[in-house]
Amino acid sequence: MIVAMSRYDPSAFPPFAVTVDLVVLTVRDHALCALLVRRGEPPFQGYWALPGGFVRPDEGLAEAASRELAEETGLRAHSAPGHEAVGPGAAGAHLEQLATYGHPQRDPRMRVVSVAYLVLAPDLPTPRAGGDASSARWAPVGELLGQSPVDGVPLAFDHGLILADGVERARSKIEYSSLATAFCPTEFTVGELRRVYEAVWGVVLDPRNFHRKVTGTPGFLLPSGGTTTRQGGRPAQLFTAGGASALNPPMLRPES
Amino acid sequence: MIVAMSRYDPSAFPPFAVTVDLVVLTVRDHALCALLVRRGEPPFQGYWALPGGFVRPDEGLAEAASRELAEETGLRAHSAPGHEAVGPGAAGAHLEQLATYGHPQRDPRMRVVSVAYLVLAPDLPTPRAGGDASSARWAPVGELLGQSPVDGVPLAFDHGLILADGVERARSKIEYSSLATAFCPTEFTVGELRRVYEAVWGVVLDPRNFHRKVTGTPGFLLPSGGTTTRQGGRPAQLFTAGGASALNPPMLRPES
DNA sequence: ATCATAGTCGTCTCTCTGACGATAAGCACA
DNA sequence: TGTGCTTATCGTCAGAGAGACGACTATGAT
Repeated sequence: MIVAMSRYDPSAFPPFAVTVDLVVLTVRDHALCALLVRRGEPPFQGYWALPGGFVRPDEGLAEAASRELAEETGLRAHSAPGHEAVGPGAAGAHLEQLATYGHPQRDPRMRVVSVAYLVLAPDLPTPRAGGDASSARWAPVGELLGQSPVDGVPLAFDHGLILADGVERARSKIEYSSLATAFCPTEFTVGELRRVYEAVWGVVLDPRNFHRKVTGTPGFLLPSGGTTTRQGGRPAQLFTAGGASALNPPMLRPES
Repeated sequence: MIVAMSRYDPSAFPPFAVTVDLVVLTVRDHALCALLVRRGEPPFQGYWALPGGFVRPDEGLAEAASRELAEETGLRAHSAPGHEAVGPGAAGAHLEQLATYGHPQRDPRMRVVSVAYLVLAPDLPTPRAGGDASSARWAPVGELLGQSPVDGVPLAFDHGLILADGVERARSKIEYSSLATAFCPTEFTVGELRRVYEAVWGVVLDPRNFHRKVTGTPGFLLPSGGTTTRQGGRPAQLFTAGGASALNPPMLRPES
C-alpha cells in the first residue's frame, strides 16, 4: 500500500533525516589536511568524524553547510554554484557540493541521507572545538587515506569514503580550474601557489615551468603590485586570484 | 528546543522526503535528447518533468535511481561509482550521481530533497510511459535549454535547472573520459562516435583528426573485427569500448 | 561507368610542455 | 663586506599533440 501511495503522497513515507557533512581541506606544512572532529556522543563515540549536522527544516542544503562551517571554524564560506565565476581575492572559503551518501545502514540510528560539501580554505589556526565535538584537529589526508587510519581507528560512519571522494575532487578540480587559489590567502606568490599544487597532488613541480604556465594563463593571476620575502630568497611578486575560473589548457598533473 | 536536540536525536526532526530524479540523455538524429514524462498529478499537473520518484525506506540512492530507470524505460543501468572502470561493451546504460537539490520550497507539498542521477544511454525506441506519467518523450535539449521551454512551458519543479546541470556534466565529462561510448551501441564505428561528440557539444569535428585521436588513445577503443556500411560510404571498422575510462590527454572541445 | 558518401592515412605548422641552463635579489652568517 | 644559500624569474631547445587540409579507398546509388 505504501508503494501504491508512494508516488503521490510524500508525507505517507517513513521519514528520512537529512544531514550535511563537510570535507574541509587546507594546506599546512606542505601537506593537504582535512578538518576532523571527535565525536562526543554515540554512535561512534570517541571516533574522529567529518564536521556536519542536521539540515534544519527551513534552510537550504548549501545554507546548512555554510552554517555548520561557521559553527565549527568561524569561516565564512561563499558557495560557488554551477558555472558562476569566483570573485577575485575572495575573503571566505570556497564551498561546493560534493556528493550525497544514503546507504540504508550508514547510520545505525535511522535512515540518514547526508549531502557532503567540499570546502577549500587557506591555512587557518588550529580549529576551535564547537557543538558536539569534544575536540577538533587538522589531519594530513595522507595518513587518513593511506593504510593507517587515524590513531589506528577508521573514521566514523562512511566518512572515510566521503573524505576520499572530497580529496579526489579537489585533486582533479585544480587541474582545470583556478580553484587552487582558494587554498591561498588573498595575496600570494607564484611559489606559494605552486606549493599548494605540490601538497594537493603530492608531487614536485618544476618552478620555472609552473611560473611560465600560471603567469601565461590569462585571467588566472592578477598582479597586486607588491612583493614579499616571506618565503625567503628573492622577493616574489604578489598576486590575487583573477576572474578566470576555467583553465584552458589545464594544468597537467605529472606522471599520471 | 528542537535545535538543542538536533545534533543528537535524528528522529526528533521534522521529516524530509527523499526522491531521485533522472536526467536520461541519449543521442537521436544528431541531437542530444533528454527523457521527459508528463505529470499526471498535481502539483505541476500536465507539465513535463524529469522521471523520478521516492526513495524507499530500505533501498540505497543509486538503487532507487536504477529502479526508477527500469520502471520508466526498461533500461538496465550499471552504475559506475568512483574511479571504477566501466566494463567494455557494457550492455546497460551508464548511471552516475549528479547532484542533490534541496531548496526548502522546491516542492509545494513538503520538504523534499532530491538526489539527481545522470543516465547516458544509446538510442532507444520511443519510451514507454509508466507509473504516474501519462506520457513520455525524448526532447532535444537544445530546445529545453534555449530560450524556448517545451511547449512554451518550463519544466516542473526545478527540473530545468537539474537538466541543465546534467547536460553540462555530460558535455564536460566526455572531454576527459571515454563516457561518450555510453551513447553508442555495443559495437560502433569511429564515425558514429564522432557524431555523438558533435551532438553533445553542438559542434562539427574534423573526421580525420578525430579518427587519429580516438584510435591513437590506448584503451579507448577495441577493434571488434567486423565492419559495417550502415552509415553509407566506405565500410567502417567496428569497435567496442575499451577498458580505459580516463582520456589523457583529453579530447578538446573546439572554440572554448 | 560515374558520382556521392563516408572512412582512413599522411603531412605540415603551430602551440604547449618538460627538461634544464642562467641570472636576479633578498637574507644569514663569518 | 663578502660568501653562500634560498627562492624568483627569464630563456632556450626538443618533442608531443592539435588544427588544417590533401590524398586515397571502398562501398552503394544512378
